[in-house]
Amino acid sequence: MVVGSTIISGRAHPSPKFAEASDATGYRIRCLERRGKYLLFALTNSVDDKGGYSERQLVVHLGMTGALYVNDSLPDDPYQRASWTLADGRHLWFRDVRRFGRIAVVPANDYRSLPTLHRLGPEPFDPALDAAVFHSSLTKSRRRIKTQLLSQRPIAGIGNIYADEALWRARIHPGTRRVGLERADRLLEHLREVLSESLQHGGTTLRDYRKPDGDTGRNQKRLDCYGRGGLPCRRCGSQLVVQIFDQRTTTRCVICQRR
DNA sequence: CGGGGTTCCTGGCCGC
DNA sequence: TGCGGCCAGGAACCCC
Repeated sequence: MVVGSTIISGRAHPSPKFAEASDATGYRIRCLERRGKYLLFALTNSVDDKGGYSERQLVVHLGMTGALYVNDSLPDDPYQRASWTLADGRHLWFRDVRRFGRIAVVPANDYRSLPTLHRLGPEPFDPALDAAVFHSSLTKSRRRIKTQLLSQRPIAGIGNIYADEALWRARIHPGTRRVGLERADRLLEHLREVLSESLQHGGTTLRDYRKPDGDTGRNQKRLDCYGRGGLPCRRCGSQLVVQIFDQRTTTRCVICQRR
């Protein structure tokens, strides 16, 4: 647990994706929360003796292969992209083989430098998110339904796997550009189902993802659609096809998910 | 501003 | 066995 600790120094890989990590130096970690795929460390810093202080946020996106660790001594690891030394001597560090992750230090709640976080949609289990809200959000754009899901705007946290799974369950063609209220309702329901089932099974490990205890998830064995291109649809038996939509690999059933 | 396309990065896998 | 080539994936970024 690093909440309450003060960062006394920071080092980062020179890539602009990580270089801001050292801007957290001198700040105390006040709390840690998650929004969508972003980890947000609230930071405070006493700047004068009259009680003045400044607030920032350390934002970490793990990307595909990223992970955070806390250790008593800093390991020598070629994939270490950033590290922060804490006042109690421990080290928080970020390992990311493929460098798809991202680190930013921003003024508190000012996400203008991170457009996706800036315009991030509601959390999937937010009770205020109902079919009407979801539908009206989807209606604001004419992009393909799958592209909209991946944009993080209608709902926070949906990636390629869960988008394919939920669209398959809801029997919606990923290239659909307009959905009615009824289909939006169905999609929302299936998105929530797909996410909660995956969480129940420890998440989806394709290659790198690990739970905090180091174990892999088990949800990858339960996928119905993603990664099953060429195999028979579990519902109707016809072949699942792989197609690229907006540069993203997409698997769908030709029969169940017609336009 | 919205939408579409490009780019980053590297281990693993495929085929020769 | 070795090696070149290709692929995957999230979001910033660039351009119209």
